[in-house]
Amino acid sequence: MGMGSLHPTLPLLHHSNSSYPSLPSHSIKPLKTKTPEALKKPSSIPSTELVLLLQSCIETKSYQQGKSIHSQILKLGFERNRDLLPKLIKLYSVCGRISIARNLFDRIPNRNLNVFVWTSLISGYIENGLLGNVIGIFLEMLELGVKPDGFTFSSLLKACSNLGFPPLVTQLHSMIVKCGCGSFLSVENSLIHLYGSLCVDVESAHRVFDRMSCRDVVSWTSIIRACCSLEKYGESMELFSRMQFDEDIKPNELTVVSVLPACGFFSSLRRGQAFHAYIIRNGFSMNVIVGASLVSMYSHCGHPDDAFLVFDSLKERNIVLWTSMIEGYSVNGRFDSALELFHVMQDNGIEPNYVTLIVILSACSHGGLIDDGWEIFNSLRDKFGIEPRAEHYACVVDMLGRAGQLDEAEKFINTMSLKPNGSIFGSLLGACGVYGNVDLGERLASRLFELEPNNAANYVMLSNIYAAVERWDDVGRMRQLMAVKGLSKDPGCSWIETKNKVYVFGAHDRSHPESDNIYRMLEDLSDRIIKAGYVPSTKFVLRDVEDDDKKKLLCSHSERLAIAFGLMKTPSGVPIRIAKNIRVCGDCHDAIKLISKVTSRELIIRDTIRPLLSKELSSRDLMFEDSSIMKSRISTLGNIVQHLMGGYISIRKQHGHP
DNA sequence: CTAGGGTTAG
Repeated sequence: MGMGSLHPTLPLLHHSNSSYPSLPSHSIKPLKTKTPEALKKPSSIPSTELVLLLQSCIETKSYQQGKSIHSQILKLGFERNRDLLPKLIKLYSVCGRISIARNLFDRIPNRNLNVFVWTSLISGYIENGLLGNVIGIFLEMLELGVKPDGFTFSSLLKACSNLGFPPLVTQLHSMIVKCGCGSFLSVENSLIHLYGSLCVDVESAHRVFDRMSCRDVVSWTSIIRACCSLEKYGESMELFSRMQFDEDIKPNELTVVSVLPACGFFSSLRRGQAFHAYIIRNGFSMNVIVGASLVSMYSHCGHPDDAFLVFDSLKERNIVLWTSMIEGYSVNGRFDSALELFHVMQDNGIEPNYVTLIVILSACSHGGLIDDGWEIFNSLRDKFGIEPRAEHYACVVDMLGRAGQLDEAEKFINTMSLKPNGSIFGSLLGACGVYGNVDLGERLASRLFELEPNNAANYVMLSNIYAAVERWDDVGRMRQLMAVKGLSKDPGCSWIETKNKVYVFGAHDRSHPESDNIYRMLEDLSDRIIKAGYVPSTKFVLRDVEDDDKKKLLCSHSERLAIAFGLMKTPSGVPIRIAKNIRVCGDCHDAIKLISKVTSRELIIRDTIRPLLSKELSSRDLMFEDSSIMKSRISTLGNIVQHLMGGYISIRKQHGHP
């Protein structure tokens, strides 16, 4: 009974000579892999080493070696062995020979008794990208009365994420519960992941997470990711610390990558740097994935040069990394650098993907590089082989809108080959506000109200257009319409990070203990910028109040409170960095430029349209397990005057120096 | 036989 015919490069067998299934266990030489279960089932013991051999073939995807082991198995008469069969199925699957795997499976007698082989087959089909067969096999299995176990559901859920069909997740979930597999760790982890990423349903993800009796680092990473992808950044920060304080689980590389977008969103350089340090201290590999998330974090914190240092230090650069860096330049107002890098990337033999093209078109749009934008858009198909998507069209519409070419933009929408979606109309509606085009605005809005009847932003934008031309009756009508529909817009707020704390201000916020000083500072600034030529542009007030009151309202937009606070709390010469959840209004834009001038301070305002919910801004201390780096706190959001729509006017997105 | 990763217009 030799193993001589096996491939010579295979590890030498720790060979048990007792290949007779019926031999009593005491006559069998001890095996490294022996377990109490194995002793109870003597018939499985001689095959144990074959299982190990097969496993090594599976790991190295060695088809020829695997095949010779298979023939040994046949010679030894083990072809019905319950441990070997699934491994053989797996072997042929990973080697891309799914039909052999299927054949093997079909010849299994009584396969309805063995859920293991069914799961192997299912994961084999998934491995080979044959997702269409998976559900069919699963149904066949159920019909035969085979009861799926946790492993089966793990595999099926993996297929879900590739199939991209959200209802399947809910259906499987109920079946999982019925089958009693609801407490299987990898099933729960998959459900969190799928509810978060595929179903965009953070509540369901949380429900699964909260009910778990035992969570591991994957569970925490999954829920942190779910929160980030659904823009609940404050929550993901909080979860990150809870993971360590409540359950003493150490974050790994993927956990850190998952929480970095939150640092970027809060524009919290300190946190981002702390995570960067954590990555280095723990010796996590600096690969393209970690690199791209760091590049993105530094860029969103307003530090494109640090982003470039990370980018530059990486030897391997894939399309995502290049795209992150291009976007990094773009959001920081370095449009020429973005365009340059876009070309350098291609010179390096990397072809842009559709995301890269969204990013570069957006750069052209924000940078007013209309000729470049058109050139790129017109060569999407021929030069880059990219079928234009709605996002690409939206960038062009945005580009024309920002440049004031509203009629061209409308013409473009009417002639595009894709059915325009809400964001395409929405982008142009914003531009109508900037350029005071009520007619086009109304036309676009009416189509938008049909498409997205519950999107508050659309009502707000139309209302802003009316306000800009002082049609207060219409403004009131819009507000009423929103009230009837029960819609409200997220309140605007700005925040500044100093001395390890994040201070958040709402518009006209007086909740800060030093509020009086802040408002005194604002008055002083007002006087100084008026002397420097500032004329308040009251059309951004968007409410029908007396002119004097309008000026006051403008002065206390949240970003100005944050700037005043920053001027009070930081030494002169230190740049002040503010982030805002919604866009900076045109008047504040003018004022901020002058504040920068009269105070000789560099002011860096990062605005965004991403929504930020006020309740997210309460977070406990964020500390690392060695707690050497930081103790920071996000303070709670102060009172916000909800009905003021300050800051929702669409202006050119300002990054970098205002 | 099992789970989690980076870039995305308004």
